[in-house]
Parts: sequence; structure tokens; C-alpha cells
Amino acid sequence: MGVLVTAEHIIEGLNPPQREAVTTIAGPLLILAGPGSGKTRVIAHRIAYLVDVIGVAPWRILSVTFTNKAAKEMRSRVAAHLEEAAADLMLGTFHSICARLLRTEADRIGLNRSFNIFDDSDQMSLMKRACEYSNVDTKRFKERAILSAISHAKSELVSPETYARGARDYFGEVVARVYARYQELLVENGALDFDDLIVRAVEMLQNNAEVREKYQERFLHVLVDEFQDTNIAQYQLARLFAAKHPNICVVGDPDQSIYSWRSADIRNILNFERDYPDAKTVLLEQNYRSTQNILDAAHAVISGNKQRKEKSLWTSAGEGEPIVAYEAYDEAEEADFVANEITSLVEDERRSYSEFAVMYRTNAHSRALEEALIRAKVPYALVGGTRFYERREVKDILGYLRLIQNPHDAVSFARVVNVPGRGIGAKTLSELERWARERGVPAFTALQLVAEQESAVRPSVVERHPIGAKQTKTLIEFQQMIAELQDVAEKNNMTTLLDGVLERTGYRKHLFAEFEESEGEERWENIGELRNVASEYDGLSAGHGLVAFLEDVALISDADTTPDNDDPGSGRVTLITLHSAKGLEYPIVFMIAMEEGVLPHIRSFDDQAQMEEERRLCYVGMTRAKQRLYLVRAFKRYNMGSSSHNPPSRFFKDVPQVLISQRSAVRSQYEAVERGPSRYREGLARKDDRPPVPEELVFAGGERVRHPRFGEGIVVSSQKVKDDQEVSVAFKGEVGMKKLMLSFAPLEKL
DNA sequence: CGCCGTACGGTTTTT
DNA sequence: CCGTACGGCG
Repeated sequence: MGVLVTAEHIIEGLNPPQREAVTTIAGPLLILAGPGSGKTRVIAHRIAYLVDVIGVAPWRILSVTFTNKAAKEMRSRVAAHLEEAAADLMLGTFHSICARLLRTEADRIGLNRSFNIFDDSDQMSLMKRACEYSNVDTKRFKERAILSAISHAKSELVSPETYARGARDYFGEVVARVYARYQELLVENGALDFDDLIVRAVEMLQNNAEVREKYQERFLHVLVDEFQDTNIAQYQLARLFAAKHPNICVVGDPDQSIYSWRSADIRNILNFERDYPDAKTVLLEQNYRSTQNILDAAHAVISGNKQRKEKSLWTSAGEGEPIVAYEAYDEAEEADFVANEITSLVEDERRSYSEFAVMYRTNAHSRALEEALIRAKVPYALVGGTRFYERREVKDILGYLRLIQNPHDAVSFARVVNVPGRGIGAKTLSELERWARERGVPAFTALQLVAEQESAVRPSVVERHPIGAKQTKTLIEFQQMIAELQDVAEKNNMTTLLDGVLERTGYRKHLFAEFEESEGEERWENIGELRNVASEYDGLSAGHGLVAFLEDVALISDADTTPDNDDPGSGRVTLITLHSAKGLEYPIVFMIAMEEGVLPHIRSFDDQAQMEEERRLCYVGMTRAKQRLYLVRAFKRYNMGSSSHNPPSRFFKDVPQVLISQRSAVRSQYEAVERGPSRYREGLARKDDRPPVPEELVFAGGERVRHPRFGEGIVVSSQKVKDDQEVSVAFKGEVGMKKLMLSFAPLEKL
């Protein structure tokens, strides 16, 4: 019996249908978490609770992936309840579970156990090479577009051969050619890209009966979270796991599908109903997160989509505060507004910084915010952005480690062979590569051949390598260094290996030579941070530590770097893209840059389907807020050097005026637009009846006032701030001095 | 042959 | 604005 559950919040709160859904889980469990599913953490809690209270047992942990925070938490929670030796539990993202299984079964399926996982930039390097070898006119067909087409094919389990047969136009033919070549290169490099992890795992289960039975027996139940963002291959994998014991539960909300550009396919939901006709669908329309105002506003936005099934969420949480709309002059002023608002809410409402999140469409928008928050001395944590593992110095060191683990990795080889500068340039490398290709060996192996030739008494003239004398010497030294480090890796823990790499390469000196004192220091600290992470793998046996470390680093997700907002000590405002925010929640959310061209993004203007996805993205952002939601925009914004005026986002305008408390720094021409509030919901109108802030100062110095929370006080001063008034009041007792904005503070004259 | 300077182009979202 | 491509110099 399968169970299909759609809509928000399956487990949180455990209402009756949710309880029913979860209690069908009665044995070994495999959880496949979709991208960025912070909600999985809640599920983890609930499962632990069920184990504890309902006594679903006995389970045993076979393997748990550590790459995401939810998995880690799941493990510690569940481990506390479980006996060491009963059933099997596996929790992780699709990618991390596949990586783990492929590594475990590598020998059986003829896969090199020390395969490296190639990320986006590694893929691009390979793609450039693949295009070069296939003589592709990359002016006409962009490598990025070809890679994207290949990635899409893989996500639908379309092989190069099948793709070639289906190619209808010239672009298709080019892609087919490059696809085949690209796959060959991956094999040569002993690498799997992100898509391969899924594809190879599916193939493994399809083609190897022994492996298939093993896992189908092991996992009696399969649960997929964030199902709306899975692709065809991932769904296929889930089905394979659940083929023997068809206990499969998927959780997803079609309105939150925001990864179609990454080949997530909403057809999965339809297919699920077709593939499991006995499945029970449970619609969960009670929301346990947001206030009714927030839900109504979000509903008004998402209702603008044509392609959707209507559902309306409700909550017992009450109306809550109105949504604050604010128009700033430019992005600096916008950021200041956010910083000030946070500061005053922290003061006035005793909020912790960790209760706030600021969300934006693109990573670039975090810049102005960071500056403003630093000025305002507001602690913040940036999620994603220039991600830690994408920093140059970190990638360099990882490049060495990857080459040590897998010398066939030509991408890593090319990255580190001249870092620090050893006098090995493009010319030498291309010569070496050409020579290696003639021999059908990877570049690093070719280097070993060069070394052998050099040490031979009478080198063969015909096979003679084409490398100059000086470069040859350097390259052989490099090759020997890596060989020695491989030896270190086999016998020592991660910290020792990393220190060995740093020492042998003289990387610290290199950093300080290349950069200014302060920047060098900063980058060296990043290496220190990397070393800290690596040290967590010291407990693993030599060799295994390196494999696990590199795998985890490759598969770490933005959500894993999210500050834990359950932890009151963390005390930081979260800055995060709308995409990364999926599955998370915060009491107070600011959505900034709510402008046409940003959200919705300009690149979605000419495509209806993409526009609908932008709308869903907006919906996702709005529904992250539990208590207060701010929709903020700027009249003027600097893009890349030049500034532009963007009209307010169309999504912004979809929010009924009755739900909004409007605040503005500038009187722009847009203020006049669509002012007339269409009465959205009975009983909400009175909110808008709040009188506008008057021109004259309402409070004078010396006046006695009362505030519902702070009690009685005396007005010290009051002044006009933009089109609001700021009143400074000395309250009695411990409360002391407060600065209050008139439009917000319910101040009463005594 | 490699390194460093300047011009230019492209510019969402991420496992 | 940032990273890459190309051209001249050591």
C-alpha cells in the first residue's frame, strides 16, 4: 500500500492524516531527501518520536549519510532509540545515498572505488575538452548550453546512443556527439558527475540482480521528501528501491516546484498516481507555520498561476501582523531599512537575530545587505554566496587531495600542476596532454612515463616525450611529490595528509606572495577552516578518511551551511537566496528586490512556464515567514556598474492592499498605482483603516504616554523620519529609553 | 615559454 | 563588477 501525500507540512504537528501516513512506517526505512529539504529535519524528529512513543521497532542503522544536517540530526536522534543490531535506516539526499551505494558496490559493478565526484566547474572543464575533441564551433553552440542539454538527457536516463537516435536538428547532433565524448572523458578521469551518481545507481539496480535484491529486501519503506523537485531518474530510483515492498510515501507541494531548470519534473507526481493506483492521497491544507495574513498574501500570489490545482491553506494561528511593504530609494537604502528594522525589532520585541532571514533572488543582492549589517553591527550568516568550497585556495587544496585519491583526474591535475607557480604553462600542458592521448593514458600516467624515460639509460627516440628539459625536471618533481603524498595518504589520517600537502607545496608562502597581507591572511584562515573540517575525518582509517572527506565536500549543500535557528546561541540573521530557503522557516522574513526583472527575473519574461516558476519562487519565499513578512523593493538599483529603475514586481501587486501596511522612503510614481483595495476577505478591511501618519508631530517632548508592553513613559523628543515619525520615550523601570516608529508603536497619550 | 598587463564580454537559481 | 582572452615583454 502506497501513500501519496501532497501539500505542506506532512509531519509537523502530527494531525490525524499525518499520523496515519507516518504510522504506516513499520520497519526498515529509506529516506530520499530532495534538494534542500530542511523539513526532513522535522520528519526526523517525528520518526524518533514514533520510535519512542509508538514503539515501532526494532530498527537498526545500517548506514547514514552525513552530508546534510538533517541526516546528522536524524542519526543522533534515532540512534538514541535504536538497538545497534536490528534493521536498516538510511537517510540522505539522493546524491549522497547514491554515492554511498556506488562506493559500496563498486567492485560488483566494475566501477573504480576511488572515483571523484565532478561538480559544475569540473564538468565545464571536461565539456571544453569534449567540444574541442569533437570540433564543435563553440561560438555558435555555447558549451554551457550543450552541457545543460546533456545533463537534462541524463536526468531522464537517456543514454548517448538513445540521444543520438532522437536528435532532430543540428544542435541535437552536436549534443549527441559531445555527449558521447563527454561520457568517455568522465570514464577516463575516473569521475562521476552529479547526474551520473543517479544514473549509475539506477543502472546498478536494473542490471545487477544481486545488488537489487539486497537493497529491495533491506528497505521495507521508502519516503521521498520535496517530491515536486525530483527528476525522472530520481523517481525511477525510488521506484526501484520500493519494487519489492511497495511501501512508498512521497511528500511534495506542486506550488513549491522551483527546480525545473535543473530538470525537476512535475510529471513525477502524475506518474506516481499512475504507477501506484492504490496509493492514498492525503491533502494537507492546515498550515502550522504562518499567520493567516501571510497565507492569504501567498495564496493571492500563487493564484496567479494558470497551471495549478487549487488548494487553500488555513491556519489556527490567527491573522497576525499585516505584511509590511516598503519602497526604498536604492539598494543601499533598502539594506539600511532592513538593518534598522532588525535592530528595532530586536530591541522592541526582544527578538533574537536568529529569528530573521533576508531572502533575495540572486546571490549578488547580498552585497549591499552585508555592508549595511556590518555598519549596523548586526551579526549575520550568509548561506551560499561565494561558497566556501568554491574559494580558490580551498579548491586548490582540494585539487591536490583529489589528485592524490585519483591520479586519473585530469581536471584536478590541470588545476594544481602550476599552483604554486612552477613554470609549467599552457604550452607544456597541451604538449603533455597530446602525448598522453597518443598513448591512451591519463596525463598523470604520462608523467610517470616521462619520469621513466628520463631515468632510463638509453631512452627510445621514437617514443620520446615532447617536453622541454627545464619543464621535464619540474614535472618529474611534481609527479614524485604526488606519489609521496599518496604514500602519506595510505598511512596517515586526514590532518597529517593535509599538512603534508601544505608543507610540500609551500602553499602558505604562495598565498602571501600572491596577495596583500590582509587578503593572504584571510585566505590562509580559509585553509585553516578546511583543515578543521578535515580533522573530523581523522577517526576513519587511513584512505577511507580521504574518500569520505572528498565525497562529503562534493555533495555538501547550501542548506547544510544554514545556521541552526533552533539554537538560540547562534544569534545571526540569515541571508539566503529564495531557492536555498526552500524547506526552511523563520519568524520574520524580509524579501528584498521585489522588482520586475529581479523577481520575476528578466530571463523568464518571454516564457510562460518560467514565469510561473518565478511565481512559485515568490510563493516559497513568502511562506517561509511564520509571523512577519516584509516585501521590500528599491526605486533604483545598481546592476553591474549601471543603475536601473525597475517597476514593482507584479507579484507584489497581487497581494491585496488590505493585507499590507505600506511604508515608503520616496514618493515614486508607482505609489499611485492600483491603490483601490479590492476587498479581499471580510473582516480584514479595518486594518487599512488605520489613519495615515499625520504631517505634524503627534507627540511633543514632556508628554506622558503609555505602551502596551513597555508601560508608562515620558516623551523625550520626536522627529519626522521620511514619512513616519520617530518618538523617543523614556519608559519607567528597566525598560529605559526606546525609539519607536509612530506607524507601528501603539502609543497612547495619557 | 611563461608572466603580467589591459580590453572585453557576460551576467539566475544549485545537487 | 569579475573573470577570461589576448597581446607584448622578460
